[in-house]
Amino acid sequence: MRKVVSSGQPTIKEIAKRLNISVSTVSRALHDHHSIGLRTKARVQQLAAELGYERNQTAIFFQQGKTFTIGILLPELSEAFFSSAISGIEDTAYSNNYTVLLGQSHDDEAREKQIIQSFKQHRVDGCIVSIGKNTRNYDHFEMLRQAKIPVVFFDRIPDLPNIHAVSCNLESGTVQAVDFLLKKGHRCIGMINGPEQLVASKERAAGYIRALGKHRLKYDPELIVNADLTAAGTAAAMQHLLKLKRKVTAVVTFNDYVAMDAVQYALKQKLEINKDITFVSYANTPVSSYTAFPPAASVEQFPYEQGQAATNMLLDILNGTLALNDYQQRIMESQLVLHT
Amino acid sequence: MRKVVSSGQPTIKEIAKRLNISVSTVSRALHDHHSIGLRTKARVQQLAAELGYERNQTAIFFQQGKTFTIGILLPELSEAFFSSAISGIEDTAYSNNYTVLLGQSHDDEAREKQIIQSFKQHRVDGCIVSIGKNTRNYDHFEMLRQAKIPVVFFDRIPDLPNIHAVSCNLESGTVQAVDFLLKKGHRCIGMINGPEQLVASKERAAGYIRALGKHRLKYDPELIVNADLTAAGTAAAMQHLLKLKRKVTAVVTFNDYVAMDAVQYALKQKLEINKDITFVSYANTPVSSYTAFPPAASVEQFPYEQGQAATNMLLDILNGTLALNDYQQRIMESQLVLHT
DNA sequence: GTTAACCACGCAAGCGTTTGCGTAATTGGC
DNA sequence: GCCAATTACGCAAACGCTTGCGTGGTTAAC
Repeated sequence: MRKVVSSGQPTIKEIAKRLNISVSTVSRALHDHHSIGLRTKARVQQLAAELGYERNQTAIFFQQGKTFTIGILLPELSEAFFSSAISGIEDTAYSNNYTVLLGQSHDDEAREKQIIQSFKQHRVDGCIVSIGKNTRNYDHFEMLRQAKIPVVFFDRIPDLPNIHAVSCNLESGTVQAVDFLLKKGHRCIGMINGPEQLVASKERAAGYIRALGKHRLKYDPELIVNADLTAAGTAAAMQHLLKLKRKVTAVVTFNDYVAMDAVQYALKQKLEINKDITFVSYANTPVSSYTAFPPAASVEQFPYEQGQAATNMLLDILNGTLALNDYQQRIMESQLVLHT
Repeated sequence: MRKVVSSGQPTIKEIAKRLNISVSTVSRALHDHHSIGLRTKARVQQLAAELGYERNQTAIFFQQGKTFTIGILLPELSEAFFSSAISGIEDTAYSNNYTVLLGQSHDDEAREKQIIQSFKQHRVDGCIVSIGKNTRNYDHFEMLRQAKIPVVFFDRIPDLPNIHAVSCNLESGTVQAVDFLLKKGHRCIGMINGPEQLVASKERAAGYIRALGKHRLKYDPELIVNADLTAAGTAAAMQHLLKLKRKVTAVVTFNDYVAMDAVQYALKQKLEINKDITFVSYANTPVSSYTAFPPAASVEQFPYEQGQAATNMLLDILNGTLALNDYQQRIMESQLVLHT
């Protein structure tokens, strides 16, 4: 047999040999099993300490068919919103003795599929995922379902039946945002929304429409424009809004980055921020308060807490507290925060 | 024997039984081994596809004593600098078929030690770590060294001999920064530095002193103050600098967050930014350009590229291209970027 | 004194995969 | 037609650990 490179790490076999007892006794002694004599336990535990013994987790993972690992797949790790979420996920996973495998899709569907594949091969116990902007096909998640690997979707959740999900109630947050603008006297409010297929976009639009309804105002579809979240797309959207006959005096933007791009565009058009035009956004950067022209208000989405909630839901499934097919959608409340 | 919950995943044993051949043949067929007949190969591969066979990585990890996993330990996942770095690390790990285990220390030494322990138990092939602000004891890294688990330190590197490390040449960047201020006519330049024991702090101080030396100016130790990077600490540091007899007209701050805190303090003292006082900082947030009072210039540290470089160095060690005891310090050039 | 209970430990299987070696059967060279 | 090389596969061990079951030996109960 090929002599595998021994990492030098002592094994229970080693301990057993040195103490002239069987490996099973060593194993049980280390687990404080009741059927092992106190003397033996002590001897084993002392020798283990001396040798610096450490259980080989890979062996246990393999033997138990469980890895105490969760895969987390996000579109972009460097975005503030997601990195806060990761922080929340890692914190609660850590305190439950789980570790975190990481992958970023860069909004690329093929890469998303590959990472899910890799997670599956790594036999993760479960996944937390926020899908990419361009993902249209959900076969990879169907695979996970068949493999009985639980998935909790989070923030960017796909439009699928029977899923576990944690997200923010953007509809109500949007209602608050539009309410705020209406109360400040704005009557022609534009919205730069995200890609149409995202639930997040649908919710924003729904909130917008509901807020108008509450105030018995009629809704003009021209005022909501779906953009692609790039600077160019935002500029195009702004151009569209500013060309309309009714003068747009306020804009709700999909997120802070879009807001900042929109502000740039408005400034180029010689518009005065907060006078000619007011912006309200959805918070996803911690430094927006330091920004030159911050949005007048923004809808806080609590990414850290969302990450915690998603992880807790996943852990509940893994513990058996929550049944795998008891699909839950945890919807957290968003909150409008004024900056002026 | 206890019947382990079969995940329903097909194994090579399954395939072997169905085809009436041995598992070794199946294994070799799936690896395209030359000693397997074409017909057999085809039959195996087809059945594997039909059954949706997927190798059990945990078994392979265990058997090979290698996990194709690297642990990455950072102080704070939600900080822009680190999340960019993660992005770089994940990208290059991914394209080399490695996956990433994540941990954040929150600058807590005990937690840092626990995470390293967990990484070790998970039998990661190597680690990339940026140490916490408060870490004084390096026993956990000594453990890794003894276990022959390679570690590449990155950005916040400990003051230890014989380590692999990737960092930015903050000294030269600082020279550029101070040069820039001197050329703009500033003669009394303060520096809000980080905790003394950090190499990053020492480099900044050294650069500051070297720049003054280049211009034949004498160095006043009062002008460099070590702070703890909190808002309160920064305020105290600013207070100290502004109380000095010689009027400080420019300040080099440890990072953008410190800069923003310092700006806040200066504003409270009714100072006019970029007139009464000018700030230069070290870039670690992508949105500093949107900030109301951005630093006049900042030293870019290229976190994404640093992450890539650290990962590449680690992979070189794992591949055997670079010897484990051939300690390398890769120092990347920082670059002063003007914002005005 | 017999039975039952319990204590302390060993045996061995099994998790899924890889791989060195052994061994038939086939082929080719002369 | 004989030996060697090649082809095509099987055997079994090994990775480290857990755990159901078996087995002596001691103690307690009636």
